[in-house]
This record gives sequence, structure tokens and C-alpha cells, in this order.
Amino acid sequence: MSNENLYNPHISVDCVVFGFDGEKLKVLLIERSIDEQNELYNDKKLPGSIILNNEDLDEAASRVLTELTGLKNIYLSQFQSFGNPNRTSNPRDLLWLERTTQLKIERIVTVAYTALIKIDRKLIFNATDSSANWYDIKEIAKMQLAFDHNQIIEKGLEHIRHQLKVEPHLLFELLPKKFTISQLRILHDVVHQIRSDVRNFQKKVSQMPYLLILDEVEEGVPHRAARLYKFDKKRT
Amino acid sequence: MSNENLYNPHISVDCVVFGFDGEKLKVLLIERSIDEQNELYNDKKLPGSIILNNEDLDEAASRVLTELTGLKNIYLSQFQSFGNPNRTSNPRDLLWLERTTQLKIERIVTVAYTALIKIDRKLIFNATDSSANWYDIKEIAKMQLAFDHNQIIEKGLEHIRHQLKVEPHLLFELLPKKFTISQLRILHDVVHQIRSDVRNFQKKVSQMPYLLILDEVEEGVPHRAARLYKFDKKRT
DNA sequence: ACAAAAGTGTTTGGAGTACACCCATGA
DNA sequence: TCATGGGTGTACTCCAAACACTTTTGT
Repeated sequence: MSNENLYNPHISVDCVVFGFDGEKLKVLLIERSIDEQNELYNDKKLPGSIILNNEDLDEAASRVLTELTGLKNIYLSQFQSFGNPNRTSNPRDLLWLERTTQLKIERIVTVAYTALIKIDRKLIFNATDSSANWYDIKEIAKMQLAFDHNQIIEKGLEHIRHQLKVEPHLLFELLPKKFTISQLRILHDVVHQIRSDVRNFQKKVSQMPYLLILDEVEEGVPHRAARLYKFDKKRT
Repeated sequence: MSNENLYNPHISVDCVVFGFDGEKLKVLLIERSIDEQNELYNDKKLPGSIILNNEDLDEAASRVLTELTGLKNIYLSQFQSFGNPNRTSNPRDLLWLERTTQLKIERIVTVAYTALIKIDRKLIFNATDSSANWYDIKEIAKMQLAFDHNQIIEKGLEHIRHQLKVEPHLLFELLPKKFTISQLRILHDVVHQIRSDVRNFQKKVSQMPYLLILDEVEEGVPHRAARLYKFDKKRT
């Protein structure tokens, strides 16, 4: 990352990557270590990158995710740009930026994206000398993240809630290929922070043409096994 | 605009300013003249500006509108950023940028905003050596604007439609202080590109607590005068 | 047999939609 | 008196929300 001609040090993208573990809504964060006068300081940040010259914004976001997880064709959606001049005013953040980019940084406007991924896929976290982990979105609210990343995550969550009202089938991006109606409902509820009625939920999803029932049931549960369903993209 | 230290030549804001003249939905465009090898070329663009160093994005958008119209406290909403590298690839656009900013421009990412204003206010269009005019949004679709401004307007319109679903009272930003239900309905219809039923529309708006009936009727119409209403912000 | 979650219908209220006639005013 | 838009009510449909019991399976 040391060539000034390749990177544009004024604009970045950040991705709020959502995942669902069957119980909780999680966001992917990168561990960050900063050596401040021989004191190691650790915190977390969103996956992101400054953009390449001649790279479109969507491409940059896509690149960040591919570099981080090895996955392609992830569902991404731009939702807001953040440009407050003092979002890069914390000396710790500035120090980290200049060390990792090797560029002189004055101020960065970041374009934020949400991404939805299936947490069950074995992800290859490639982030160079840093590691990625999932964090419960409720816990994140109590953590102090780099830059204005707490605020970005908050807005990202609002964004996916709005999107899901318009395109409910995006929920399936967060579920494994085969899933039960319970899993779907629990996910729906944790995203919208409600508790929906089991029967009304069944009724609603049974009207979705793109929800296909399989001739299989779940296994290894200590009670009646639930039927498995899959999502049929072609019917959206 | 000639001081490199004051302006950040990598990021701009553009405003899609909507107005309503009683019949049609209009957008404010700036006339642009470019001298290309002694041939004068004229076209139109959105009001916008590169951002000042140490200026937040919302502030920049607000500044653009104040400079252009003299108005403050206009309703503004950020909706999308555009950063395709070839959005600034047209030589005419590049030429114009370098002449007006006096800066070397490589590539600009723009953060787009919608604004809603009352077209009846006598606007003071101050745009330096350029002039501003309202254009019917239907006509704009057939025009060739600067940069990717056609696309930005298209997305801006979609944005206000979505917003109005969530916050219908934003419609009143486009109407004069006193208005009739007809005006409100016609505006509603042109924004959503539908024709709504007069009685059903009356029923719907009569449930809005923030719509206050006045003890006045319109004047100077060659038929039965309609009752006037006003919008009460406090009741939203 | 019991614990634990799966699966299943009916009723009610509110919102949206379709639809037609008389009223008030100015010219 | 006529032309023009203003103002009004009812019936039907659809969707959301409330609500409880039986079934299946593993231990």
C-alpha cells in the first residue's frame, strides 16, 4: 500500500458485514493494534480500505470483502457517506492510518456499505497482520470502535431494516442454504427487534412464492424435527 | 476558488433541488457555458461544489443552497455517492472543472443530496456568472446534462419517493404556506406518478393531525373557491 | 411419561380501493 | 344558466394482529 499513484488517500469505503449465528445478529470487526510510545493499544474497526485510483466505489467495497473473506458475489449495498472533518481527528486513528497506508492523510470521506453473508460458510479471514471476528451487535453498542465506526454500524442496521421492508427476501442472504421457519423467524425478529407471533409468521411466509419446502427435516435436535426449506432466487 | 488549501478537489456535493409550481415537479439546474476552441457550448448541471477543507458534507450541501438561493434551513437529505472513475471522463466536463476551480482535477467522488423548496418564494439566484432555472422533471429525462447528473436526478427522485412513504409530511416542504387539498393531491400524484381518487385522498389527509384547516378560501379562481389549509410542524 | 419445540385457523379491526352525485361560484 | 372544479359516504377486500391447543420426537 505504498504507492501514491495507486491509492487515493481521500476517499475510503467501509463495510458493515452482517451475519447470523442462529441466535444473534453479528457484525464483522477487524482487530487493530497500535504501538503508541511502546504501549500496545488494541481495539476494533470495520473492514475497509482507501480506494484505488480508477476504481468505482462498489468495486472497492467488493474488493475489501473478497480480500477479507475470499468470497465473491456478496450482497452489498451503499447506504451513506461520512465526511465530518473530525472523524479522523483522533490522533490514534491518524497514526494508524499513516502507518498502514504509508501515505500522508489529511482527511478521509468514507462511503459506507452493508453486506449480508452466511456465517456458516467457512470464511478465510486473510486480513494482513490483523484478524477478523464476529461480534454481537448489542455488544458493539457498548464498545469503543475506531473512527466513527459505532455510528456507521448504527446507520447500517437502520439501512438493512429499511431494505428488508422493501425486499424481504434479502433475509435469506443471512441464512444457510437449508433452514427452518423458526430460524427465519428468529432472524427476522432480531433484525427488527420485535417478537412476532408464530402462527402469523407462518401464514406470512407461506405466501412467499420463493420459499420452497424440502422433503427433509432437521437432524440432531432433542425434540420434534422441523421441516427444512430453501430459498429460490428465480421466484423473487 | 483558487486556493488549494481551502478546497478539497477530490470530493464534491451535488443537490437535486425539487420544486412544485402547482402542476409539475421541477428540478433546479444551473446554466453552464464552455468555451471549446472558440465555440461556445451550453448545457446544464446540478448545483454543487467541491467541499471546503474542514467542512462536513451536510454543511457543504447547505452552503451550496444558501449561496444559490439565499435561503437557509432548507430540508436536505443525503442519498447516494457517485464515484465511477469515468463520471469525470468527458473532456468538456474536465475542462469546465479545471477552469472554474483553478485546480488540477483528477477524479471527483460526489455526495448527492435532495432538497425540497417552496417554488413560490422569490428566490435570489446568485450563482456567479451562471443562472439557475426550474425544469420539468419529465423534460430533464430527455436532456443531456453535465457529468452523470441525469442519473443522479433519477436516483434523487426515487429517494424522495421512498422518504415520503416514511414521512409523508415532507410534501409540505414543496407547498406554499397556505394551500388547498387539490394542490396537495396534485403534488402527491406527480411525485408518485399515479392518479389518486379525490374522495379517498380526502379521507386519508383528514386523518393527518398536522393538517390544519384555515378559515379562509382561495381567491381569484373562476369557480367555487377551495378551502385553505396549513401544515403544523408541531403535530408531526 | 414427560419435556420441548413443531405445526396449525379463526376472528376482528383498520386501511386501501372502487365508485357518483350535488354544491358553490364566477363568467 | 352554464361551466368548472369543490366537496362528500358507502360497500368491499385485504392485511395485520390477537389468541390456544394438538402433534411429534427424543430422553
